[in-house]
Amino acid sequence: MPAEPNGRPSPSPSFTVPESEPEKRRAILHAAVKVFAEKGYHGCRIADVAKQAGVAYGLVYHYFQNKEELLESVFAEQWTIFITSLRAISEGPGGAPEQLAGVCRFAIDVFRTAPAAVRVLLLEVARTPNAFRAGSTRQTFEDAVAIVAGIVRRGKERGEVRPDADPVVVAAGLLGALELTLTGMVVGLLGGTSEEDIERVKKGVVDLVLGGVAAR
Amino acid sequence: MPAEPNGRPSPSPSFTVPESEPEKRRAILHAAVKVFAEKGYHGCRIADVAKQAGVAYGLVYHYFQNKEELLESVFAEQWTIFITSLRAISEGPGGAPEQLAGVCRFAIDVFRTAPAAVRVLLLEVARTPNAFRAGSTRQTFEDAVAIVAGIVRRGKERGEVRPDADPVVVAAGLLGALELTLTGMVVGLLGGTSEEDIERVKKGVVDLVLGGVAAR
Amino acid sequence: MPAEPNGRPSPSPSFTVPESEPEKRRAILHAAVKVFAEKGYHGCRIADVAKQAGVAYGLVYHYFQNKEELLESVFAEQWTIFITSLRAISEGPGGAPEQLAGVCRFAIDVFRTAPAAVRVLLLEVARTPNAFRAGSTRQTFEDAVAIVAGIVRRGKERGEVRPDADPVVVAAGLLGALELTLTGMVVGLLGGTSEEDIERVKKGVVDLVLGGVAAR
Amino acid sequence: MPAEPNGRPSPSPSFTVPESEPEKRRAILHAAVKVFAEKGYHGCRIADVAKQAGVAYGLVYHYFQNKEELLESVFAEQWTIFITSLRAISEGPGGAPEQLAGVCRFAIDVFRTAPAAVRVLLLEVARTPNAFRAGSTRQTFEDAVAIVAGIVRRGKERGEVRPDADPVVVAAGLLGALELTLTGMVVGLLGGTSEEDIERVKKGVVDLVLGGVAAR
DNA sequence: GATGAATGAGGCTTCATTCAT
DNA sequence: CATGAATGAAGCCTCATTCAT
Repeated sequence: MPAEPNGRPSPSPSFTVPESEPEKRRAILHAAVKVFAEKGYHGCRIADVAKQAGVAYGLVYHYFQNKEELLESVFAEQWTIFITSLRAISEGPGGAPEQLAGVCRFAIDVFRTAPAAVRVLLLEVARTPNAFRAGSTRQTFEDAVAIVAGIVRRGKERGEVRPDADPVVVAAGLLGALELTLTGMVVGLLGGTSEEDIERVKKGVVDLVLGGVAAR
Repeated sequence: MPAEPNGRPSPSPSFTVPESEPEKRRAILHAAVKVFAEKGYHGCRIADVAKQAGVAYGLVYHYFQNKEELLESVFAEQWTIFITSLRAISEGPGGAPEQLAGVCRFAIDVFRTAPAAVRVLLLEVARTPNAFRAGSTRQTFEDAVAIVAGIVRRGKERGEVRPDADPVVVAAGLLGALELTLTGMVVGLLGGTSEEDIERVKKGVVDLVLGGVAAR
Repeated sequence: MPAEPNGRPSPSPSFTVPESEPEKRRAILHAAVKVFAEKGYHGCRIADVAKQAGVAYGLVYHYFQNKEELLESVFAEQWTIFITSLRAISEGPGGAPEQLAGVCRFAIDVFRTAPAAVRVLLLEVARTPNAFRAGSTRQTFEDAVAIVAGIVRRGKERGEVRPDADPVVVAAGLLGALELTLTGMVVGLLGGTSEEDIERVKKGVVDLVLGGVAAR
Repeated sequence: MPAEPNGRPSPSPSFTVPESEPEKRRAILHAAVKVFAEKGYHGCRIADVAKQAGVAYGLVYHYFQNKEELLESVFAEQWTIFITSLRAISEGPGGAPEQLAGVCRFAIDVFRTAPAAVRVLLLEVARTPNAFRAGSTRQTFEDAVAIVAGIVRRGKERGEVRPDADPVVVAAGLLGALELTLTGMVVGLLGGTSEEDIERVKKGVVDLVLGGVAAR
């Protein structure tokens, strides 16, 4: 978990965030997620973030070196949460089928809870051309693939997964299927975002990944 | 192949030159594919495209209204080729399993042939935030999903596909799996781009989509 | 003389500047001299220069990489003129005393003709902290010293100059004396800028350098 | 005149600590000298000064109205020392030749001792464009010229100096020669800063000012 | 058709200064 | 006295777009 060691002194009021970090820094980060999700990296202006966060323009630069670092932070944080949960699933109970289904369910549930955050991850991460695939972004993307691949590998060892499946390819495929499916929902291609629709999509993806499309 | 790709009102007065498209216009389009692929839409400047095409600055604006239209044209062209082929597959011989496998093979083969073009589609299409998903881009994306969904639907009718599969979800999932897999290759996550690697990935995706991961 | 090889095509109308250079580029350079002289490097904004030159903001960046390059160009040009004249004097007729006197007269005359340009050289060149003393600025400054030092050296060889005089020190001293004297005039410390005042100062500097202050 | 350098209204209530000046105020002043010397007035940020002084950001503003006042204070202090010494020389023993030589020696010795401080004076004082030549800076500069001019004037009365020498012009010339010579040393144009080099330069300047370059 | 000079709004970033603690 | 978070005006630079030739 983050717990950045910048020794920022807890300003006291809230204790919602343990390793307390300046309230306004958090506000900026939150605002960035939202604005970013709405307008994308290039469409989002620092001014928008500041306004959304209710802070002065310059304060953004007090906490972040520049626009890129701000957005890297957003990514890092979002992915960190996602990765942490993936890891929890992979280390939790159940066989590969259950865990993979869990991954799908989790991803889609997150989307239901915080669509903006998901949108950020989906629309920008790992697709941004070379320049941005720099630091943490790339790393965390690989982490996600690695974790899922791990689930598959162990499934093979236990005979739960087809022996000829390539773990990494399956992992990438699974995440890709999830992603485009979610994108489809974001975009409105797969129906709305009603409970029912979401449930239907969730089932569809899980079935696809586990059982494939072929009739038995 | 695209009999008459995008309905440009042939600006030339006579019919003497049938498929007449100014040589330089084509050069610009080609250049745009390359530059977009390398730097992304926002990262590339009109000047870059012009230079790459070996053409004067202003000429780009002679042939295209503005940057966005240029982008749209690039997409339209690329997608047109892709969509046309998808359609050919879907209208061709074979049942759903064969056709879906064909889609996967085709997509990956295209990538082997013209990685730059694929990269453009992958990195920009359908991920560009709302504002840009304007015209044809969105449309062609939906077309692709629709065609694949059609394959699935007909497969269900013939009993080749599990009756509870949701065609659209499956289609989105398939394309997503393809996409992230390709991205993984672009990025170097799934090994290099040797014949062997590509073959392995191709098989992996086809198996995943058709049979799922679960051991029978 | 400059004659930059950017192959700029002579725009035709005037033929005042042989190795013709875009009229507006020149306008910008002129404007920069003026604004620069008035406000100094840091006080001068690109917007001021553009306005003064009667061109659009962006055009400045069409001709110059950035602010620093613009001002380097101003320096280079001014110094080039100055250096060229110094060299002419040093290669011209007369002994060291006459030539040194010539240098003083020339410098002060230039000031009378183009005080703004002189002000630029005086107030900024060679005094600007490390960062700026970069490229040409530093070089041309050294050139000036070298040329004057050359005059002194040859004077020694011909016995016109005290045999124990250190050419470089004398050169630096001479230019320094000139400079602060001119600064004094710029600033108003040495009286106004009437013909008479200038004549008086000119004589004073020449006498100081040639004969020193000591009564014979 | 500067009996009490810069009229700071001693903020401390009692007289118990005579020349009481807060330790940190002094630290800031010292730091400012160094930072100004390194980066120049415009190139240095208040933050730099604070950091160099090992003091909190805002404290600078506790002791000085603003950046300009800080600069003025630095100058005032440095010049005060310089002016005081000049005055001591001018009021001390010896004729004009000895005193002028003394001025040169003193200036160069100071440089040897505290090059940073000298650099500040050289690179900023009296060259800052009109806007800044405001308060004390300008004044002290004029003071220096006046004192040296005084030495020359009295020399003329005693017949030690050529009767046609203009005191103010000579003074400006002398200081200018000194200045550019020192700059040359700072910049590395006149050799290094070894004892020997300094000695050579010192002699060169004294000879130039007293005897001129012409062979007798 | 073709060229590239010219335009100018928009956005990022810096940094002096203020203020609450 | 000290601290450093907060503010926001100011300026540099980019780059899509226009236009005269």
